[in-house]
Amino acid sequence: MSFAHTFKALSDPVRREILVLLKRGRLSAGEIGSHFDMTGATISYHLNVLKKADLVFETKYKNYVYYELNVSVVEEIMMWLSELKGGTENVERK
Amino acid sequence: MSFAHTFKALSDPVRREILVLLKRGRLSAGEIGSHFDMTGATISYHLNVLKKADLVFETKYKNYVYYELNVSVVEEIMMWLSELKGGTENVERK
DNA sequence: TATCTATTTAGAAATATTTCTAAATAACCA
DNA sequence: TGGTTATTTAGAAATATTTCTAAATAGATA
Repeated sequence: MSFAHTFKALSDPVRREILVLLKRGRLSAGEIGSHFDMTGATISYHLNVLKKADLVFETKYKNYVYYELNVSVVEEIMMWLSELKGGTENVERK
Repeated sequence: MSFAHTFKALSDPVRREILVLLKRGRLSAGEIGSHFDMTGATISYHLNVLKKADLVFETKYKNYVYYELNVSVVEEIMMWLSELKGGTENVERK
């Protein structure tokens, strides 16, 4: 979506932990929820924030909704941070 | 300080723009403020959030306070994101 | 079809964030 | 010293975020 949304999404510890869980592969909303001491509704809210930020995408199978990490947006933020660190003109060349 | 504070600090567009300004070198609080249509008090608040997140540090000279980007914390977040992307076990080796 | 399971939506309460104005500090200079 | 400039602090108002409970939806199965 936008850097604003992406960084906002990353700014919450629950959402960062969800992303770490998804690092190992896709999980259903319920599986994600079982890692937290929170209602399914709250997890659903956080998943929606991550989805709007394009940090995860969902696929539906039977009556489950599976969430998966979207690596490409993580790469985009890394690019932004890399620019901040030094800009292209400072890339080290040997 | 912590990832929580760092990402929270990065989640605001004004603060991200301040960081981009500081990319070119240190600036006083007033110089930073002149780039925005906001009161000095508001800029001071944002600088304080960035400072608490260790994204900037300040040095005082005369009656000015200069702010400078702290690259090392930017690098730490990039490390976290890099882990998220694939973890050490996935680093490409040729 | 009826009902059970998984998940989301709606709405409300508590808390946090962002911004302002006005006042306080702190250091400079005439 | 007294006044000017740069910046921060305090406190308040507006808005946004996070969480819950209860209800709604959607699909699966008996």
